[in-house]
Amino acid sequence: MSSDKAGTGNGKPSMRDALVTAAFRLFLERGYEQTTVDDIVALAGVGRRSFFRYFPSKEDVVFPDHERCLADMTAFLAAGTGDEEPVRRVCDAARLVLRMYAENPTFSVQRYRLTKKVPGLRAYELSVVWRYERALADYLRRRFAARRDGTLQADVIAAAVVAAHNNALRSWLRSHGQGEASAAMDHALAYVQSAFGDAPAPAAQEQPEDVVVVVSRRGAPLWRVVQEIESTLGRA
Amino acid sequence: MSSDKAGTGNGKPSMRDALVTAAFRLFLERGYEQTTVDDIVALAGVGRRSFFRYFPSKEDVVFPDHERCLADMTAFLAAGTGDEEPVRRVCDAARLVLRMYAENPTFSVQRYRLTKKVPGLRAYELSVVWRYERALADYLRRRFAARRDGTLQADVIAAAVVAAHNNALRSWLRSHGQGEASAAMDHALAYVQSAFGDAPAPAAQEQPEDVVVVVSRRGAPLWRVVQEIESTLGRA
DNA sequence: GCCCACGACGGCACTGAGTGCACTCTCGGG
DNA sequence: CCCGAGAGTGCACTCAGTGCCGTCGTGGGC
Repeated sequence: MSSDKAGTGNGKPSMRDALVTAAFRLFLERGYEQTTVDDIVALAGVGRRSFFRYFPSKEDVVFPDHERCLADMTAFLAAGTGDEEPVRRVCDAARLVLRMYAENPTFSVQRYRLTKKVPGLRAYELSVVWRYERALADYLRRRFAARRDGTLQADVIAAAVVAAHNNALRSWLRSHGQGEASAAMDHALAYVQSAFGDAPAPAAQEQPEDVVVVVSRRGAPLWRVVQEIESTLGRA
Repeated sequence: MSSDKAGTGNGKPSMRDALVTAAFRLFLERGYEQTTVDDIVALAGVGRRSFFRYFPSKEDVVFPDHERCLADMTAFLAAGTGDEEPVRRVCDAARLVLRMYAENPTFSVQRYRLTKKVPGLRAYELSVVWRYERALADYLRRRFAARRDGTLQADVIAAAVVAAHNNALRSWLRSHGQGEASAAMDHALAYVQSAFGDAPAPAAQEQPEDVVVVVSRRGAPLWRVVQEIESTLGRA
């Protein structure tokens, strides 16, 4: 437990963290809905009004660092030079979220159990995830401005990236945060990249002869091809 | 205005519809957050307690028919014989939602304006849409049970279908519900079908020989392989 | 050293959503 | 004529969230 993250970047022990700690202790031992804001502030030893100074709602205390993570993501997307491969870029942006979860595995797992059980928290998490998806989609819309169905492709790809990310993240959270999450994440995001295949080419200085491909029928779906490749390469 | 839909299927003038009508009149003329439940029940001429008999929350009155539509969708998905093409099936299921919106264009447009302006309603709509997405994903998970990354593919495809659907639906709603919505919907869903192309055209059960892959060097990075495949297939 | 402004914190009272309970009214059946 | 059930209502209560104001500590200007 304990988020060890200074709320605004300075080095205060910060009452904000005390509220998060108190809240999670109560949420875990008696449930989210059975815990009132008065209980939290009583345990933290602060005034009730101060709670709402730091968290606009009771739900927000469950996601204390998503606001900063969303800012990081938008900054990351805005920092690009503009000639990166767009799909790869949003996949890398999604990895930022995984990294935030991986920084505090036990905290992330506890929160996962909470959101899984409480419908109100699930609904709130959706609105959080939706903002990430919008950030990705807005970036792709800018990059795809010249394409024919640019906004459609942007929305669909952003949704696919988020879904793949969530799939890998949840399976990692279900396994109590054990093991390396990034491997499954790479696998999941590779599926999306292959489906919407914007040539995943970075700064490549490898010779083209290292790969020889023969495809017998051009009508085959791309995911089938990738599946075949992966089994040929001996991957899971 | 007026939802003309009998709440439970029988022919009552039903107090439920009166509440929806009264609520939307007030929402449109003075805003959602400026309207209290007491205002609604006063206009409808019923007791306050009766409102919560029909709608578990104030937000629910904005989406009076989604519960039934979700039931229709799950029934549609369960009604299949099991040999339909899965991606096409979920696309058809998504079209059911569009049909519900198209049945009451003016009502749908009014609701769209509301949800666009009020953050609380946007968040609630997300949880509604999420349930559709889960229904589609669960169906695909069953159909993809034998595949290697079945649940991953199911989640990603479901998200992509919902995103494409929402993209087409929103552009139709933005244009005041004019024109034929199904054409844009077909176009959007065709994009998803082509990306995850489970046989876009016929009901062909693919033989494994449709893909033959030869890789000359096993150390090659996956993106190089995909790049080669794409150029071989003649894609962008 | 003194004072004042400012910002963080706390207390209080209020609105409004949502709930549990008990009551009435109506209707259909024995 | 009575009775039981279900729909609707009124009432009182909890709790999230807000506006307002008072308090306290701190730091800077004089």
